Amino acid sequence: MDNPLNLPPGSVRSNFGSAFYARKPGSAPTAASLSHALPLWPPVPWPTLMVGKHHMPFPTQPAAKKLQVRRLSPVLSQDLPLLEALQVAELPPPRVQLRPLQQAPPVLKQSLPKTEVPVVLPMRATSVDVRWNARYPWNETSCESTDRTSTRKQCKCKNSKCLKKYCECFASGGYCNDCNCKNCYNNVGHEAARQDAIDAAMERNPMAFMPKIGNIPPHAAQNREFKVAEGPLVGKHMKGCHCKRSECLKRYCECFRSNILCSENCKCMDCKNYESNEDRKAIRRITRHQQHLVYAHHMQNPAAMGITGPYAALSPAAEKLSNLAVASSGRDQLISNNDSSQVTSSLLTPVPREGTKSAVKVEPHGVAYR
DNA sequence: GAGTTTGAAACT
DNA sequence: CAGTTTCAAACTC
Repeated sequence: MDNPLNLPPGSVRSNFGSAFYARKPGSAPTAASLSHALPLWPPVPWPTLMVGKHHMPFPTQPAAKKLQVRRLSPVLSQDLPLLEALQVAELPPPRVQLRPLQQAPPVLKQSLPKTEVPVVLPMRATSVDVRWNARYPWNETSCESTDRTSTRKQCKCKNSKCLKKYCECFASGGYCNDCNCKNCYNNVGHEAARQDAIDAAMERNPMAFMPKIGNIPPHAAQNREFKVAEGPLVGKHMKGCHCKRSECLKRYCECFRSNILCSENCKCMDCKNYESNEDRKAIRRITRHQQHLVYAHHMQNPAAMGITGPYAALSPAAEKLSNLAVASSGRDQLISNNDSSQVTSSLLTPVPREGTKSAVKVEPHGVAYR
């Protein structure tokens, strides 16, 4: 844990990117040579550099312990200052062994809270690393589940053969395993078809298998434009959501689902998923309250703990609540834990279908980005 | 459990 | 790039 950024050369786990280029005779040598020359090639979309809309001063020193990103490339070193990354709470030790993607060591999944704020590690942009899946809730959806306490889901795909990003297993870089899908090709037995699908997805979008959630750049906390993301909800959706009807307060919204605020990347309408919004606070409040209820219930049913996970003994209703709580859990400490009484029924009812809401785009982040 | 709603992904 | 269709998860009843 001393230097999690000092990854060994073999640490890049398989690896849609390599396969992608490997199957393109023309590009493979280029990719290889570039990879050799530029350990960071293709350039990782470092969130610091992607905030094109808002020019910000260069980083000032965060108070927290910092990690230095070593200059590995003489080319990069000419152009970039020594970069600093946010502190990593609990990164696993560097890997020294390649494994199939779906066989992530259970310890990775167990030791990393789903809402942990990730550090953007230097890596090949086209590789899919299980570490992303372990640290990014959005990517942690593979059906593969060696960890019985995992909240991972089993997909139910019917028409996509689990070979498109509609399938969460495929989208997360994992294989289907014990899913409820039909006509599934996302398994070892259909490796060729799977690889073709990966190629196709990456052809459409080279970033297709990169994590959707990036962290706020280190200097962001110094900038008023990012004040909205202060506190527990750190990180932002790299592409941004495009919600129209959910007000970004339901799990349809990728940002809400990942327990992050909508950002300037989003193109959502009537967004309420910003820091100061009362509805968002209320929802977070109730979900935390539910979390406590679930915990209390859980403590009364300890026998269930070791069987199929922490919520195994819950009633369907409680389980539903627990899912909500899990989805909205994390470190939203700004919200009171003991007051769910203010939640209005309107928060739990669907968004009106037509005409009741303005179609005007509302800045999701209040005044912060103006 | 069936039906509806939603928004990402895919397609045109 | 915009509009449309497809898809599967989220949600409601």
